[in-house]
Amino acid sequence: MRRVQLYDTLSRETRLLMPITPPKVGLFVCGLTPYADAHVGHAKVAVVFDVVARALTRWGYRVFYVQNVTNLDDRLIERGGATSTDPMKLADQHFAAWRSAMDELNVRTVNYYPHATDYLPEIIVQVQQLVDRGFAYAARGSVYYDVARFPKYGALSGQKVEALQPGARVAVEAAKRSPEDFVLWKAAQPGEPAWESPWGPGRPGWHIEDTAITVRLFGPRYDVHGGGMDLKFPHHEAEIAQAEAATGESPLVNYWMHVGLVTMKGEKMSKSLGNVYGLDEALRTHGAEVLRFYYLNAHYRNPLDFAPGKSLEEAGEAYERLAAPARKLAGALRGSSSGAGSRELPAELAEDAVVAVRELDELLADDFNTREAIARLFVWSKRVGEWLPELAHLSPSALESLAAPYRWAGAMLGLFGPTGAPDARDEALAALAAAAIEARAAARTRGDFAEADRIRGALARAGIRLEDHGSTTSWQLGADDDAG
RNA sequence: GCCGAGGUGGCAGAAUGGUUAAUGCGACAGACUGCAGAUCUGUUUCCUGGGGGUUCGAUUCCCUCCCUCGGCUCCA
Repeated sequence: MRRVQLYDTLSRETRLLMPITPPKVGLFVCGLTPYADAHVGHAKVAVVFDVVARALTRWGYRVFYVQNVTNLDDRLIERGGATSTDPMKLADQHFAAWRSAMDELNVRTVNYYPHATDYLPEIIVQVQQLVDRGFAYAARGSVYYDVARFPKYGALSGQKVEALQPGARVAVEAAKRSPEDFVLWKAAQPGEPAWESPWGPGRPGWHIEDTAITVRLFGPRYDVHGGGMDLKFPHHEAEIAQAEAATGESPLVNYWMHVGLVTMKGEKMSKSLGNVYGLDEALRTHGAEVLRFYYLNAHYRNPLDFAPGKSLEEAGEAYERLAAPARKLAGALRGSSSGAGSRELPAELAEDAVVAVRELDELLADDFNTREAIARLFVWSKRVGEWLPELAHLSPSALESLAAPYRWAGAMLGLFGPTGAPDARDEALAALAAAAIEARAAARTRGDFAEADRIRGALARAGIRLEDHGSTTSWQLGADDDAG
């Protein structure tokens, strides 16, 4: 297992990752409340932790990655009421859309998406534990957490309870003893989905599902908890208070990872502000890889300002500088089995490929510095660029060396498309392309440029784009697709 | 008010107590090319919010001020 440094919000320092039971790593990330279409802010968190899970797995850890789904809350009830839809059905619909967006984004590391309403027994047990231990009180059919009983409340976010401004944004509920108390169990209003409980019919409060789920799946303590910066307070604070009080064990989480928010013109992207850019639209107009690249081209902890019509366009230009050589190498490797060149790289360059991959690993293991890793990939691409004209003459092992950093990025960052082995169709295509390139070269040699351009045009219409490099010609698929 | 995160070139966005502050985008010039594209080379001089302090040396550490954003019980 590689040594990994992680920044932990609670201790405010970067520390070596020491799993509770190596090589296992329990990773819990706060997921969506799927009451509306997801936007590009939500997907950043998903991509960041996808990279975390990919990297840890590749470094020898056994990651159990859980992302919860809050499929019942006030907003869902409100939305459902407005559209005469069952709130949980509404959640299911949006969650299905989220899953398909995740597939498209190449986010496949989440092992389990528990839904809040599937954990009602665990939730009720945990609320009861908190009542029994004196950390919670029932009032008017609801149950509230008594924050005064938990002195550590505020440690994660640095808040002092007495300095909070009650009701700064959300009205204080009358049944609370103190404004900072938060609801564990909400008494049902007429017509709302409700479950029987020792306190009467009701439903879970916002924070309780996470700790009910993690105690069940991971036990009283686990390794890494992630989420957006905006969840630090009160949500994660409440999780600590709930779990540590209910189980009597501490700390709930060893490493808190908080992702910088996506903003627009400096302001947080959120549905309530109305300044959202839809995930669907981003995927449709720029594709999943460009979006992934955009997120990873900055440090995950920093805010990322999104400018519609600009950010993804620029990211697309930059990404192409990496993707193009990666694609050409992949194409050359596909073709190489049917007729390989024999030229080798200078020993120094081949060695540098090994060094580059090692350094990429080191950068990523330093609190997931994807931006710095991408900078190294650009540097590598510059060196690869010098060899592009020679691609057709290079040996398979030389091609593998040049491709190694891109393969690394494929595995770790989820970029550059599939990296599977070539199949029979790839080889047939490569042979056809080679024949066409040969015919065109002959036409060019005898000065018949009309014929040369006819061949190039015909291939382009079939989605095969040719590029001349001095005396050689390379080809690639779908590079100038007109979808965008 | 309190807590937290930020402020780096035309733009995006890293890093570090120490030679020219990464990388990319954009712009400009050149090389290569039948054309196109791609690629390469060079340029883009004065870029670390203001002011103090510590230090031989600060963008980095400390103090202070300013600005922006997030949170203060809906939030990725």
